[in-house]
Amino acid sequence: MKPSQLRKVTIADIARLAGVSQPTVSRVMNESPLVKKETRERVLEVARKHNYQINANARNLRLRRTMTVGVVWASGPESGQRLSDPFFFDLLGNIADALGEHGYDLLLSTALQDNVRRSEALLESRKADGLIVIGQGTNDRPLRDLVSAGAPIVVWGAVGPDQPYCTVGGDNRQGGYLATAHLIERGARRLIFLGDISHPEIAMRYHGFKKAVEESAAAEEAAEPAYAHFDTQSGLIATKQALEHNPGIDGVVASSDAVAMGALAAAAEMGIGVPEQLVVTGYDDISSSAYFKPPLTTIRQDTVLGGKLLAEKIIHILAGETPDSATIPIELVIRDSTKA
Amino acid sequence: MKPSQLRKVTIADIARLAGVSQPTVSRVMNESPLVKKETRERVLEVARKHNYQINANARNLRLRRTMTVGVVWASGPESGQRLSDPFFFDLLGNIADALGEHGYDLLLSTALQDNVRRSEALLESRKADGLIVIGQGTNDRPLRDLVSAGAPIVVWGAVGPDQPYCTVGGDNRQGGYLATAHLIERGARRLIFLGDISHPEIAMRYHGFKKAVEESAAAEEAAEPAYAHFDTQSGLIATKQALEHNPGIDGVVASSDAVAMGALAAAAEMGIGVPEQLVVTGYDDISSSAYFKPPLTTIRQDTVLGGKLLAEKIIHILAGETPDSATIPIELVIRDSTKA
DNA sequence: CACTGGCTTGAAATCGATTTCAATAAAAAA
DNA sequence: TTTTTTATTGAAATCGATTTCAAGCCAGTG
Repeated sequence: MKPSQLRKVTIADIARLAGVSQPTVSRVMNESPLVKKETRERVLEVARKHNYQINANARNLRLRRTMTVGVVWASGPESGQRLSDPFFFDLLGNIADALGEHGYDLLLSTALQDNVRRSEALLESRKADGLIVIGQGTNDRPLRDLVSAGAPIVVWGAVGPDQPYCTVGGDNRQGGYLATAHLIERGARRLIFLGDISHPEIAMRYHGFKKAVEESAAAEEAAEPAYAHFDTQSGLIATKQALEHNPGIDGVVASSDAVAMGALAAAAEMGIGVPEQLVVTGYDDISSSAYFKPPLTTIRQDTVLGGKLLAEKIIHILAGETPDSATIPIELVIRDSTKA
Repeated sequence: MKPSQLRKVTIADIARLAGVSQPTVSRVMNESPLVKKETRERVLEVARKHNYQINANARNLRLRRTMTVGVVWASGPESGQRLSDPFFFDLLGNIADALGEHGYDLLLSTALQDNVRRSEALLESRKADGLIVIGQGTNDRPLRDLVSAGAPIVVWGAVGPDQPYCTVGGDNRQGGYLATAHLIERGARRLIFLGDISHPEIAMRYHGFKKAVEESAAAEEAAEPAYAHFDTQSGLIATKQALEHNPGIDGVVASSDAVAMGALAAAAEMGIGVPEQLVVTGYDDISSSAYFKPPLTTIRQDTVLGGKLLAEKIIHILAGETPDSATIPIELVIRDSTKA
C-alpha cells in the first residue's frame, strides 16, 4: 500500500481539463451565478469525473478562516482525571452533528492541563475559528481571560448573571429543586446533597436543593454537601461517610447519575433499603440509569438541543453577533429509586 | 465583545519587528541550525513578546499535509443510532491524547450515513492526512474500498487474516473464550451468546464462546446467538426472549457490558437469581459495571494502549511504512455476576 | 593581493485556492 | 451603423507560510 496514492486533483488540473481558467472553476465550485450555464456544466462534469474536492487548506488560508470549531474539556488543574461521564459523550456527539449541519468541523482537544494556553494556540495557529468549552471548572478565570483576549467561545455550564461569555446549559437550579422537592414529596425529611459544589453547575443544583428544603416545613438539610467528584467510586465513598456521620439521612440528591450510582451502591453495602429507607436522585439520565438496580430517578437534560444551541451560538459569534446565553429546560424522570 | 479581536500576528510582522526576513523567522521557528545564535534569540524574543503562532493553514498548505487525523464512526447503514457506548468514549479520549503527543490534531466526524464518501472527502479536501475508523460495521467493503483508493487508514476492530488494512483491536476470540470458560467453571451448563454476530468483533467473541463450549464435556450451547444491538434495552429484550424460549439456560455471555446489563435486568424482572440460577458476563469493563447490581464480571480492554497503538499506526502509515495489525491483550475481571 | 570556502541571510518561487479588475464578445439602444 | 450595456472570462495579486538558490561577508590560504 503506497502512501497517499489518493489522487490529489487541484483546481489547476480541473481548469486545464475543462479548458477554462482557475477562477472559472472556483466560481463553479462556489456556485457563483457569473458563469455561463454550459461552462458550469462542463466544469462540473470534469470535477465530478475526477472526484475533485476543494483543498480546504488553501481555501481557508485565502478566506482567513478554518470552518473548524475546537471543543475543549475545561478540566481544571484540580481534577487530573478525564471527564469520562457518558453524558458528555452524548453532548459531544450532538455538537459534532450540529456543527456538521452548518458545514463546520470539530477539532477535539483534550488538553488536560495548561488549558488556556493550548486553547489560545488553537485559535492563534488558526486551527479553529472558535471554541466550545465544556464545563467551567471550579474557576472560570481562564475563560474570562480567553474572552478578554477576544477569543470567540461558547461555554457549556451554569448560566451566570455577569459572565462575559455566552453560556448554554441546563436549568440546574430548577433541576436541583425538582429533584429535591420530589424527594420531600416522597417523604424524605433529612436530606443531603452529594457533589462538588465548587463547580458552578453543581453549585446551582445545590441552590435548587436548598430552596426546596427551605420551602418545606417538614424537611431539613441533614449536613453540609458531601464532596464527591463525578465518578461512581467517589459517590460511593462520600455516601458511606455521610450516612455514618449523619444517622437518619433518608434522601440523597446526587450531582450526577454516576455519583448517584455510588450512593445506591453504598446503601446496598450498608443494608439500607432504597427506596424504603432512603430515596436517591441522580442527574443527566445517562443510558444505564434506567437499568440500574433500582432504576434511578434523575433529571434529564436534552443533549440534542444542547449540542444544537452550542453549535449555533458559536457560529453566530463567529458571524460577529453576540447571542444571549441559553438555559435548556430539564425534566424529572421518576424511577424506582424514589418510588413508594 | 468584538469578534476576532485576537491578534493575528504573521511571520511578516515578526520579520519586520525583528529586522530580518521571513525565511529567517521561519528557520528560527523550525529550529533550523542555519541561523546565527544572536539572530535566533532576537527573533524568538519578538515572537514570544507578540505571542506569535505559526499559521497552521499556511504551513500545511505549503507542506502539503495537515497534521490532523480524522476519527470516523463506522456505524453501518443498518444501525442508524449513534454508538454511544462509554467504551468508545474512553477510546476516543485516549486516541486524542496519543495523537496530541505526536503533534497531531483529531478531527471528529460523525457521519452516520454515506460514510465512505464523507471519509474520502475528508482526505481529498485535505482536512485530514489519515483516518482512524472505529468499528468495521457488519461489512468492511467500504473500508476495503477506501484502502484500494489509497487512503491511509487504521481500523479499530477485529483483526482478520486477509485484511488489506491495519487493524488494532482486543483479543476478541480469547476474550469470548475466557468469559465462557469462566462461566463453565462456575457451573454453567446451558450457555447462550448475546449479541450481533454480524459485527466481526462480536463474531470473534462468539468463536471464542464456541471454542470454550466445545472444549467442555459438560457444557452445551443452548441456542443460536440471541441478536442484540449494543444497548441495554436491546439486551433486555433479547434475554427475555431467549430465556422464555430456551428453559434451562444458566449462562449468558454478552457482547458488551451495556448488553449484559440488559441481561441482568431481564433476569431480575423474571425473578431469576444472579449468580445463583444464572451467571452473566459482559465485555469492555465500562465504569458503571463495577457498581451494577450485581457487579458485572467482564472482559477489560486496555483503551489507553488501544488509543496509543491506533495513533502510532496511523502516523507510521503516513510516514510511508506498513505497520502490522496489533492485538491487545484482554483481562478477565471477575465480579459478583459470576461469583459463587 | 586575489581566491576559495564556510556562515548567514534574503529574493523569489511555491503550495491551491479566491477575488479584483480589466478585457472581450455579444446584445441592446441610439 | 455606432455606441452603450451587459454577460463571461482570465490575468494577476493575495492569503502566510517554506524552500531553493544565490549573494554577501569574512577568514584562511597560496
